[in-house]
Amino acid sequence: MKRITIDSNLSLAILGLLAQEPMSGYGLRKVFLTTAMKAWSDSPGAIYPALRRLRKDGLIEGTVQRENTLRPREVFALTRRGRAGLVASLTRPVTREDVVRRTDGLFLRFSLMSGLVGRDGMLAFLRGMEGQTEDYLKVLEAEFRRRGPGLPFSGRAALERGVEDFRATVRWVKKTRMDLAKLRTTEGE
Amino acid sequence: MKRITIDSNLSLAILGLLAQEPMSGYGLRKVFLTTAMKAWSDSPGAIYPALRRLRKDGLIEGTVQRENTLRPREVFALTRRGRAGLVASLTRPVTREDVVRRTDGLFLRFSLMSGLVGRDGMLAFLRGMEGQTEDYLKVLEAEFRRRGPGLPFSGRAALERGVEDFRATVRWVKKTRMDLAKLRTTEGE
DNA sequence: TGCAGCATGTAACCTGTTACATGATTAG
DNA sequence: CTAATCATGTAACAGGTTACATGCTGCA
Repeated sequence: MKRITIDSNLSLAILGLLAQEPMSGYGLRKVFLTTAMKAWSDSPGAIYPALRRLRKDGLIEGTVQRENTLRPREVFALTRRGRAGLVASLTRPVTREDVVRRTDGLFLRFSLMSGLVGRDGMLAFLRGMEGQTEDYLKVLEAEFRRRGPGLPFSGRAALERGVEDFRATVRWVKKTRMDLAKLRTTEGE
Repeated sequence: MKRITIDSNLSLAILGLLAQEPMSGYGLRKVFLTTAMKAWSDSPGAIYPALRRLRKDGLIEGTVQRENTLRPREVFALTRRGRAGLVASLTRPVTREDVVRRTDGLFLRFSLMSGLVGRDGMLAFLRGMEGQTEDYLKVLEAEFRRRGPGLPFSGRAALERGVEDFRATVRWVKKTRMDLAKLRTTEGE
């Protein structure tokens, strides 16, 4: 059986939500629409195809509610394989690319960890995230020192915000690691 | 002539860079690869098709350097239409959707403004951004107060970071507006 | 002469967007 | 009964990723 990794943030978010509670496609849409996960697509043209893909890969299975009607209602839940794939995707080592181009993917991954990944796994993830972010921050800061003074106003201001954003991420990671270390081992798992 | 608006961040970034200085496709790749614009794609499979689209729409034109060879080198520059379209795309009103789903697009837009958009245009943009961000921040904060306490550790921590991020954006906008107001009118235009 | 880096591109594929379509259920 | 909302979907399209292919140029 080949290794499973979930490619897109949307699929990851769907799997993560279904891990917490089985839901229909419409239920997922409502979550994306009404909660803080608004950053992800609530469009049926994204969700239903994604669900079909996940089912095809054996990561989820649906039980049809209202059989024999023309408009069945289908509730999806993770399979064992789906849970394993989700956990594997969440705990994958944090790369430079993750930090530079998929920052929100990183926060999404962490947000889904409780209940699926133990405290050690979360700490390892945060350590990786901290290291990669600090490395990249150094690069950005060096660039800001070198090229910043020559940049026009708006470019410099935007770059400054970018640098500050990575600094804030580092602060968040450090704080979250501390909070997590203080937690009783079982809590949040 | 129909109104031009640039759809994707990559196209916007390309137009913005070409507005500063004509460049070849490879030149653009190098910028994406070696500067703070690493968040955008440096892959030829994205850049060259985008350049062809922009040329097809009459927004840029290329002058071939090494004619008669099998491997010509082409330097692209904005057309008048391209500059107009770029300015229109940069100064488009800031929407809620921009804030929630296209935050980096907003910073990209602002970063490209100097030299193309006057101080009043920049201030209008920042005012719009501030209003929309504050509105959404209120929504997020309310959600955090309501649902935060019940969330598992990692979900709560990630949501907290999200809220803090929008707060930081508001602070940045306020500061940048002040800095901009202090600037001599001509500077940074 | 050969290799590294400059420079341009294509093809297959995947995912998401927009817009449309349609049936089922429930509150007034 | 009817309108709103629940609920599921499709089709056309746009855009990006990955992997591959190829020629040119300067230098050791």
